[in-house]
Amino acid sequence: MPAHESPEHAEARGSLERVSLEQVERLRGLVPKLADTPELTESLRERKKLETRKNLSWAAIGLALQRGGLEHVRTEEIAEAAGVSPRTFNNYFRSREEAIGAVAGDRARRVALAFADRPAEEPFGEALADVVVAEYTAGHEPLKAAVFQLRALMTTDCGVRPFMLNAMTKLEDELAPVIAERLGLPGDDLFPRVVAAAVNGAIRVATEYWLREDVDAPYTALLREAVLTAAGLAEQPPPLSPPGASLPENTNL
Amino acid sequence: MPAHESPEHAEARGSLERVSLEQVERLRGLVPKLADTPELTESLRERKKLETRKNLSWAAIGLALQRGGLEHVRTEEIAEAAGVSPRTFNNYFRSREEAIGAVAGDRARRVALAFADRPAEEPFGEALADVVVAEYTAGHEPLKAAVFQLRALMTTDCGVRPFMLNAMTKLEDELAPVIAERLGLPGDDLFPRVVAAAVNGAIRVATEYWLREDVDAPYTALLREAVLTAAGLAEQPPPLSPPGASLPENTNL
DNA sequence: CCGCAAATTTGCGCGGCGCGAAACCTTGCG
DNA sequence: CGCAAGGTTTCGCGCCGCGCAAATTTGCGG
Repeated sequence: MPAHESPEHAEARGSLERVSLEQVERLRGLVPKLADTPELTESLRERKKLETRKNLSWAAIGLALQRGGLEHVRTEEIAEAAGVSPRTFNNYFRSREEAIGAVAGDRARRVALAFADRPAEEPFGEALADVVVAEYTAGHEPLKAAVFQLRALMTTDCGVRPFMLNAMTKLEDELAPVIAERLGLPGDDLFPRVVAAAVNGAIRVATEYWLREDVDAPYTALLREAVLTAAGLAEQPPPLSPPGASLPENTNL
Repeated sequence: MPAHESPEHAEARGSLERVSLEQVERLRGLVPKLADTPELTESLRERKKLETRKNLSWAAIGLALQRGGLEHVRTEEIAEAAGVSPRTFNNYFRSREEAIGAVAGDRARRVALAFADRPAEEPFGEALADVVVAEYTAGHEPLKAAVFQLRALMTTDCGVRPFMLNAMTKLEDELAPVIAERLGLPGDDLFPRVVAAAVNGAIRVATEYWLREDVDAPYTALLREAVLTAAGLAEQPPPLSPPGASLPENTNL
């Protein structure tokens, strides 16, 4: 037996139950159509690009769930399932794992947009928790098993997890400015980013908690509680403001 | 032609400034010797394994900093620099990126241990901030440039970042139980994990903020402020206890 | 001090991935 | 209609991740 990794990594490969393709299709159907995000639906070109991008991501997800692990899926198969050439896959993503992470990034962005639309009078935590719960538990009842497997794939599979975490930080980039405005702070302040990061972490931790074998609490309740807690940060004022400077808005990663 | 020349090609990608090998060595010298963590120093075998593991990690870091990016380093070179065969590298790590992430995981663990040693009378946030600042800014003054480049490599490089984020979550696994005990909560509660995740995010966000071109605030101050803010969560009690309360003593992840 | 069993390293080889380069096709616009 | 810009595909190469089995090192009695 080779030296290999720490104790938990060996276990972390908790094999996924298989999920039918039809369930995956229905899951995918829950994500809002591109028409719902009108901003970048300009040219036909852009739309087709987003379309194949999403096709690739969901092809990867579907195959991974079917076969009980992304490591049993080759990029060639993902490309074929998405109806493009193998080379094209790598025009969009550097790896299979990144392709799966991308859908998490999209979800994060929707959360930020939805939160921005909430009326300012609403309590901060309540509004945020509502938005998060709505996004993360969409179609939860009819497809609970599939949602469970999908979350497990994204946050437990030790190959996917790093890219999942990476994609999730997009939530912070999107959410921090919204929080800053809502709190009347400068957009480049550190404080809103700390709050956004806490919320991001809360979502993840609640999900990991839900996935544990020895716990059975409803996902909705866990998410709500965790997000409410993290959002509590926004109530207390920042300890001090750092000497910051002008902000030329963010670069992507 | 195996041409891996391109000196300014790396620069064009917004990559890292070069750092001398000697600086890397001094940086490495700052991490506590394994004797300081007496728990797993049992057999000679274990010690040698940890030794080569660290050798591999730091070889990867050194080469990446020298060449302005991990993408210009081959695994074979890392192995050679660490004095093992190429095959052995993959006995320890699945990828170069994971090798670099490992040192962050170790650091996270040291933080949790140090925090556990703080007297319970100390204010929660102060104690935690002290520990974090001490760990993350060790040798900061004489080696500021090198520390900066190292942090940039780990949190900005889009190849390394996912694995960095993944390794950093180890802080939560280690810190959550300590927090739980300090707050007198059950070890498997969700609340301490939310707090730990917030702290983890705070450290990361402060570091990213420090790395920005348009900001110059001292790293120490940014870290302290962010951690203090996140630690504020521990002051307010959890909104409610999750319904899935009764749990067997489970461990990590 | 020795030898044996277990643990670790190493050499070898294979399948697949990531990506550069250039040709090919499609879209947008005058 | 035609051309420029941009996306897709084909091809090919270098390297990576890892299974396997032989070689080597370590730990432990005898």
